[in-house]
Amino acid sequence: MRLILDKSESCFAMAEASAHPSHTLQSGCADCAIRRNAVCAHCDADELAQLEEMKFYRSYPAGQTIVYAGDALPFLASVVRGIAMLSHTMQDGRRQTVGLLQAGDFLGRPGRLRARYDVVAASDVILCCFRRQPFEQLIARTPHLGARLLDMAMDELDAARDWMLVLGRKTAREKIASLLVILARRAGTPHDIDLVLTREAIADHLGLTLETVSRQFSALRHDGVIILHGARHVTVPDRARLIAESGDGDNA
Amino acid sequence: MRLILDKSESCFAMAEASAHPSHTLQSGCADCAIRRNAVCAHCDADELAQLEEMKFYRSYPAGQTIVYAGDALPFLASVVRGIAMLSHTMQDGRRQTVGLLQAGDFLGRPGRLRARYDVVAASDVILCCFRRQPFEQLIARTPHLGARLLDMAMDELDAARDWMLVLGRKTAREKIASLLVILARRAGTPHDIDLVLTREAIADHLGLTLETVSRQFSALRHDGVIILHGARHVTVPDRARLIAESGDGDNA
DNA sequence: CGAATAGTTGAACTGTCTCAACACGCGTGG
DNA sequence: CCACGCGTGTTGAGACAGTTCAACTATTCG
Repeated sequence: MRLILDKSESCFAMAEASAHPSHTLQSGCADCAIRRNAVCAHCDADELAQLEEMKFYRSYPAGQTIVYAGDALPFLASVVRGIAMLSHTMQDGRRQTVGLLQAGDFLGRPGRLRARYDVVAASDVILCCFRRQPFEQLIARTPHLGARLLDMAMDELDAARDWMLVLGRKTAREKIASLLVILARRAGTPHDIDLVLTREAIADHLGLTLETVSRQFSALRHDGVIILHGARHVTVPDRARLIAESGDGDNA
Repeated sequence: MRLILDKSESCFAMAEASAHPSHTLQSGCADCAIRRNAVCAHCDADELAQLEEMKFYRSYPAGQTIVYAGDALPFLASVVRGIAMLSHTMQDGRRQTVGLLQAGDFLGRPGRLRARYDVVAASDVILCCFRRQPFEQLIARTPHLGARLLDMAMDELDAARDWMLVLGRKTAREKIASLLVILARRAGTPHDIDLVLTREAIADHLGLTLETVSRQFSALRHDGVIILHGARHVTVPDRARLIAESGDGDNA
């Protein structure tokens, strides 16, 4: 099992990262960039004030494990910036990433204290964390917060089920194309994708080996479906072509 | 694409099945066998009375499609008996089953009128259906119902993510063993499994071909991990052995 | 500049798929 | 009753997508 090493500045404790709130983020919930996608999207001023009371920021450098499966996750959180990966690891080291959390996505499950999956920062990650107890109490007395969580959970469920088709039935080339389509959609930049993920992380998400991932990137580049600038920046000349390569002809 | 034929008695309309409530089920919510697992688990007598008002039963013979992806699903429902499969189908016919709904499981998403997946009755299925509008209104004014739905959705999400490991990283043999472990757990009979699913349905759920499924059943039988009585009834002499074969050493 | 991490490419190997033949169980109709 | 057809399941042989092992290149960072 590989050792995960910090690659950036100060902190190098394993699960407890630096707790200093990130510079630009001091401003508060009212003008938070991710709010429209996050749990707190529909909260009114009063509710936001309550959230301010119970929240704190944490940041994790790329590569760091935020929490290991089975360990206590002492907070619930929204991803403010970066990508966090949820993954299963089998005893023999086989690993499957089961979710990519991006800006606005919710981490943790109310009522469950321990993490069910490893959570790893794929890039530098900033979390907006809520202390468990007050947050769960707020949910209990604020029905629309529960409704928002339900909606987000069901979106995640749909995404997970869509991904099952990718894992179970698509070829390596289709898998890569599918991932690119999804990342482009989430990023909102249809023709320019900043991968962030390493070849290995992509492989773990797609149920492939990193060598196969690399070969398929080369093949897609060779066929003119994508243009690579370095290993992690992709340009998509023809979005429809990429979608066709992903196997689902109708994927707005 | 294969034609799906009714194999049982009266009804043979495609999506609109017989609407006569099933004989034994007339009795009402109070002594409903699946209630402790269903959405309505924590409802009080008054709420159950409201549910009675908006509910009706439907039954579907094995093999029948309950609703096609993209079509309107005019109700939300609990599975009362049987197994319903949620599945994706690609244009070229590749299919992936993304969920097995069993007794107590919830079908449909509040607020979404159209089915996102094909829903097919794997066995004879009985649904307890709720009319959309009144049910969604009940959720809106009954917070604990929403909480129950959230809890069920998150359980489904965990199950879907667990299944992603099966699809992405496990061998054919491990996949079969994993399915048997899960079915045994759900059925509550650790040593006796009634498969219900055909080899093809199993293949679609595991991301394999039906031939590979058949071969792996034969291999597991040959190695003494399972005993087959006919094609769809399995005896498990040693539960721990089966779990070991499934790849996850610790799977209570 | 040198070491370490990340990515690419090649060649042989292998698990699963594909195509094909055959066996079994069951209901229908001669 | 048996013959037949049909859906379902099993088994075999060859093909192939993706893995494995290995060498090499590119990039980043001290």
